[in-house]
Amino acid sequence: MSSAHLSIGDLSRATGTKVETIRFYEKNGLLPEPSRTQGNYRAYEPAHLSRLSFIRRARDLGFSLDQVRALLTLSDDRSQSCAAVDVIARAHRDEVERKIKDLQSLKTVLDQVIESCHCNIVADCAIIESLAPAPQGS
Amino acid sequence: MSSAHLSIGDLSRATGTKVETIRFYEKNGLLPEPSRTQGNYRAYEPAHLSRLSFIRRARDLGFSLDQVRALLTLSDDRSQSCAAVDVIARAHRDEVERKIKDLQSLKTVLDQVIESCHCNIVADCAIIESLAPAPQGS
DNA sequence: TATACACCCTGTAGTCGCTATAGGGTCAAG
DNA sequence: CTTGACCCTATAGCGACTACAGGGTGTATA
Repeated sequence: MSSAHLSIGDLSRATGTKVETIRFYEKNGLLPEPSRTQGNYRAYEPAHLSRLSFIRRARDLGFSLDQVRALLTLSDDRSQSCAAVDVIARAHRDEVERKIKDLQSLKTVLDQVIESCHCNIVADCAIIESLAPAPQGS
Repeated sequence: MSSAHLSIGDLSRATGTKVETIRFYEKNGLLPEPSRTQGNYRAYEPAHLSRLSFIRRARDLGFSLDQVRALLTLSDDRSQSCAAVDVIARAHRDEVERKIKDLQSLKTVLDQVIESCHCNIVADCAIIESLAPAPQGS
């Protein structure tokens, strides 16, 4: 009987997670429902804190909630092969890599567009012009 | 002359925008309401097509709908100073730049995490371990 | 004892930018 | 006269929260 229970506010402060977000994780099956006090307050065990920290760390690394759920399930079954973990991590890294490339080519275009503007009024603005389609008015 | 009306499907095909998205833009004030046919079909002018193209191009460049709205308003008042356009474009570019940097440092961490895994079972998995930080007292 | 205040509860709706349905109406061709 | 493509409105869903509204609980102080 460990009696050092934590309130939702304690978890919030300990992990930098908003209280509403913690309840959201519970409702969405990432964090198991804790026991309750007489006044119906959530009373967490240290294990909950560990799990929430895990979730936050994975979220910080950009894993989706679905991916976090999968990682949690895998980490719960510690005898399982590590390969599935690797697959999730690599898929996520590839996704991040793709996003970086996309944003880099986007930035190149934005740089060009911004660079091209030497005008004073919107009528001559190269930025606006680059957004407007060539007037193929027939 | 300009009485060749376009259906919503025409606009959709011409710009690669889903029909629902076009209606969404109308409901959200980006695309003005067109006139209607006797059968209550939307009947667009070429000006609508230009405006939708503008929206799509700006969206492709990652501008938010709020930013697109602002750009459209500016481009409508062609005597205005170009400075406001520049501000929006630069703000967006800065945002993109920031996202690239964030993702790059994220990828560095992911690379390290993935690299560190040489194990077979989850119990020893460095990826999982790196997500579950040592429980900090406080 | 009262009461002020921080904290907690549930439930619902809002954010962004669409996308996907449900349940119909319109219109031209065969 | 029916098929089928197209169109209409209205509503709900996505992800990952965030922000209320409208209450209850717990404790320190006047």
